[in-house]
Amino acid sequence: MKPPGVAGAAASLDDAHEIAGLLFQITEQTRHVFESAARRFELTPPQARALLELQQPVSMRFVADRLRCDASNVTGIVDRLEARELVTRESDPLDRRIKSLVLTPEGHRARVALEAAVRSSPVMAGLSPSERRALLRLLGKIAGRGLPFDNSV
Amino acid sequence: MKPPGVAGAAASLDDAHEIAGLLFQITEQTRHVFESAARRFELTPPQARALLELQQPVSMRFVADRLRCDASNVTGIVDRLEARELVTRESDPLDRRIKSLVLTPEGHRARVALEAAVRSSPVMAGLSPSERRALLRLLGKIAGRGLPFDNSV
DNA sequence: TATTGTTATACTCTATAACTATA
DNA sequence: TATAGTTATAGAGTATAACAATA
Repeated sequence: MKPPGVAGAAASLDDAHEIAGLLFQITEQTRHVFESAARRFELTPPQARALLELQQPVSMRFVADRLRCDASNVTGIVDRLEARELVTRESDPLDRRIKSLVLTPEGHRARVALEAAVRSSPVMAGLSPSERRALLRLLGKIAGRGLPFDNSV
Repeated sequence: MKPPGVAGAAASLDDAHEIAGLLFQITEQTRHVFESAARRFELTPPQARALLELQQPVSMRFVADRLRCDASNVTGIVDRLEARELVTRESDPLDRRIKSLVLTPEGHRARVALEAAVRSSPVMAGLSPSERRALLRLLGKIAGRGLPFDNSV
């Protein structure tokens, strides 16, 4: 009933595969950290992700794109954030189809605290300063560019 | 928890902050890759995560612990995997409370293919071989140890 | 008494389709 | 016609509580 070593059989894989496995593992850790942080603010993960997008006022459509979900889902998610008075819907005077999502003062405080909690994940504790700089440089090379993937479907 | 050196402490903390942000960003990418891979096998993410745990026969309880969810949820998730004939529930002769989850031949094929798809994430394309080895070493240091977090609640 | 797994319940997330009001 | 947002619907994930069978 006990699983084998995590990285035990990885020696036969090439570096790219092994890195992918480690990233997946770290992703699981980070996901758990995020869910825990959201729960401390009594938010579900999608609600927390939406809140983090509201540094400036944005449209429902924008949030749906960022959360990679159908626009109809955002209606319910924002309904709940609005019921908790973290967010308000305001009409856009330039295009009356658009509803601009604006943080309340309480929503702003929650967003800042949530972001701090997410970013303070201690996943990289145990690295020396020079190792951190090296990691920073390497992560910077693989982050921030669009996924070379078919995102349709 | 306190960083050792005094001189480079501030820069090191900034690095930690920035690394946390990059890891979060890469996590989003990896999560999307995983969801896409699961969808290609017509699995939901929890179903795919459960399937990946079944390299050897394990109990419902084990899967619940790995998925970090209540045991009652696993009933439904395994119900659907069983309905698709990817998994069977078998009684454990040593402890008749336990149901051992065993992959069918089709389930085994799906698990292997899913794992290959997950591990072939091209997130690290663009790194040189020496950069990959460096990244591999650094990720290895931060992965694979339990989270220094309070997982309760 | 404690543990394994199930059922019942309620809430949330998700996609699809159909709808409105704007553009 | 196309876009922003909503509603209705259905399937799936999730936690809690209560329960039966077993240890």
